[in-house]
Amino acid sequence: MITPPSSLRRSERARRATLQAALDLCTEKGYGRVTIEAIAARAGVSKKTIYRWWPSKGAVLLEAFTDALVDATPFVDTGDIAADLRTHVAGAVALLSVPPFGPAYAGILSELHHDDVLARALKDQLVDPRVEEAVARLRSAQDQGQIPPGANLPLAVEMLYGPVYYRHVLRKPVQDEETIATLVAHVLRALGA
Amino acid sequence: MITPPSSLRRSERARRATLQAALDLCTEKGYGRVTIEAIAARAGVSKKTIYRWWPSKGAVLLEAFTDALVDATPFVDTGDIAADLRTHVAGAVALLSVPPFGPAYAGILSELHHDDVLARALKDQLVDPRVEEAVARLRSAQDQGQIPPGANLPLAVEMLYGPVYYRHVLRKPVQDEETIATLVAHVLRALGA
Amino acid sequence: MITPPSSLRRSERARRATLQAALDLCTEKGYGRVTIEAIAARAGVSKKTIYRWWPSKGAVLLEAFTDALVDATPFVDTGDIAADLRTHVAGAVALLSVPPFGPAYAGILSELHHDDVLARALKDQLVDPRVEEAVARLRSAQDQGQIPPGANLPLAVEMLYGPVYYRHVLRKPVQDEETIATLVAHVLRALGA
Amino acid sequence: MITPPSSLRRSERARRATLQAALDLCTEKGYGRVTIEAIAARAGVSKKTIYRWWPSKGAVLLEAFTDALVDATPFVDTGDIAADLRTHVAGAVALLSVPPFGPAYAGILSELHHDDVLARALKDQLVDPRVEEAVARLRSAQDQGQIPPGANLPLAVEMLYGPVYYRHVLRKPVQDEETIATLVAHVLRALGA
DNA sequence: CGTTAAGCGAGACGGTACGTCGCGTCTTGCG
DNA sequence: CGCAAGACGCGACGTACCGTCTCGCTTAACG
Repeated sequence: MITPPSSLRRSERARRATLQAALDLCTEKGYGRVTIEAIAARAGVSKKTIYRWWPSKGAVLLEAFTDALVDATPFVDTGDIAADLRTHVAGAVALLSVPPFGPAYAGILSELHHDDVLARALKDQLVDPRVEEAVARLRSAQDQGQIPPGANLPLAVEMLYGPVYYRHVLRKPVQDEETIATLVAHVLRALGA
Repeated sequence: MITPPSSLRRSERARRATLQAALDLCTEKGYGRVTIEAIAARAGVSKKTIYRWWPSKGAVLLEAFTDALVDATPFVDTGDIAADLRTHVAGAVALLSVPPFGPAYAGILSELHHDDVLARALKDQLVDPRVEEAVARLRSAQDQGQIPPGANLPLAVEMLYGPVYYRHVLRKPVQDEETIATLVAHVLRALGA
Repeated sequence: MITPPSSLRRSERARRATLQAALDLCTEKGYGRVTIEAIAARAGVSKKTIYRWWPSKGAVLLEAFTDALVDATPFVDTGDIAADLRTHVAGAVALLSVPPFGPAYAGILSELHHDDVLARALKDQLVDPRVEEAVARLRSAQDQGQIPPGANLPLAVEMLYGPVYYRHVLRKPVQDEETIATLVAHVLRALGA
Repeated sequence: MITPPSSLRRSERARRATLQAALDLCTEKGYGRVTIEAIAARAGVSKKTIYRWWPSKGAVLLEAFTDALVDATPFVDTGDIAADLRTHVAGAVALLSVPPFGPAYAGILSELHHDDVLARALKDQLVDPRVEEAVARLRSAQDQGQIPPGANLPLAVEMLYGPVYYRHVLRKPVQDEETIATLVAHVLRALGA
């Protein structure tokens, strides 16, 4: 992902094996103990091949995480903005609750401050698109009169995701359904809904 | 900090030099490139001495960070809950905006998922006390009728801090004063104030 | 050389480019830093093509060296055995004194102990024929009465070439004309001439 | 050897284990298949430790070889120069005939052309001192009238050692006692003895 | 008021992983 | 089908830090 040099005759087998091995090792030993060396050995792939296609282990796991996330938390519009936000946040929370995705994502976040390439990739491939989707869903609710016209929608998204990130990085127990419902209700109320 | 063995004949010089060297290196190279080896060399201290008093580089930087944070963001009660929350969040945001504290804290957070000792220390020494203080301040406002009786105060704290952590770990530009004001207003409105 | 598989549709361009690139690299970086990879890149030839026609980089350079050596040190018979030996040894010494041939030959020698194929090729294509020629020339002198009948001619050849190899392998400065003359005189005297 | 940085608190155990492991591996797999990696593993020593004290595997084996050679081929003076030379050359030849010393020395020689440090070390520690000794023994014979006054003694040494090196690098079978005797006789006759 | 045990600097040590290089094999597509 | 291009599995390279371990030396506490 990030910056595939040519992709012309890349081995799909090697790619799949690498991503799977990375996730498996993340489950077994935790992100911090995953090494490129071990991924290569587990996947039956050479280190050179990994370095050819990914700049770091963070990039490998970001790709694996993204692949898994794509269809795990779709954005739907049932017409009920509160219900849809609950569904969406619950989906993200659920994904972060299970290995290897919770640890993997925490690990990726942990690299951001000393890996500009990874930070850029995360922003472009994961964060920005999803924020965009969330804002779009809120705007749709706004059009339907469920949210006042002048509401600060991006801030609302941060108020929704913020506590999720806060608890995830601080390793606090993940929110239950009821807390999520309360959170969504609070945010909507904060918007003046 | 964390677990000083005896402290009886501990060299204060070595302690100070270590913490300072750690912060300096964090400024110069970023948390990820700080190593115990480099801290020792910079501080003119032996690695053995560092390992005697701290279990990891994260612990060193947590102590340095805590020392610096203690008097940087006091909790005051002027009677105006909105103003007080703005002041408090602005203080935290300001601290996270400048090296070495922003990078240092991000680095510490990045270790939590594979360093239980550090996670515990952070929770006990930094996070819980400060959440406690914030909740206390909100309760005081509640007593004065500025916030409805049944409000979920801990969730409010998460809604305040959440976006700060969210932006910090994702390396988004830190909030300006106006955004902070809006955030505080939204949270208070969410509480029904 | 060594073992060309079929030669039916072999590209002469690729062969020449490979040998020339190998010699050039040998001059520029020294034998030890020549790699098949670099030869291929320099020659604009694929690695596969090199491996198709030569078993190792030593074999490539042996072929290049042999090609160059063929007409560089002819064996003549002027009737004066001392003069002819001087001419011959001086020719070999001169060739070993200049890049890329000196380094190339030293490099080839360095592979012999772990490359049986190359050792065999060197013996069959280079060493044995030349020793044969040298012995023949000595025998001719013997027939003319310049050397006693019972003399150990093969040992004489070794006493001639031995010091040349000795100095070449140990990287001692190559013999000058006078030393060569003395050497030849000593060897002839040793034979009882 | 070569250039020990400080030697202050060097582990003798690590040094011995390294040299022994290097020799053992040389016997088992041949010089070309000995790697620093394998020496370290075999010796129970870290690669760092090897690199701390030796610049290359050639240097390791040179030290091991030198240690072994020191007392294996002493230079004696029985008064009979021919006998002493025979003894001495036979000693060297014998040492080169058995693993790991033959292969080890061939391997060391093979590195000389692309390893200036090693070449220097070999010259200073091994070759020059031994040539010195040989010349000294010849000079002693000269003093006793066994060799004419004007004889070129250093050339004589090369004529003695030359064929040994010649056969060793070309992997020809090592000389037997009779050939050595003939060689010595020839060289002495060449000197005018 | 020594003595003595600690904390200390220095840095060697056995390890693990790094990211790179070159090997020799292979696959693909062009001429 | 030979060839260029170059991805691949493999394995060694030499380096960086890890956390542990002596070493002597200072230095403060207590006998």
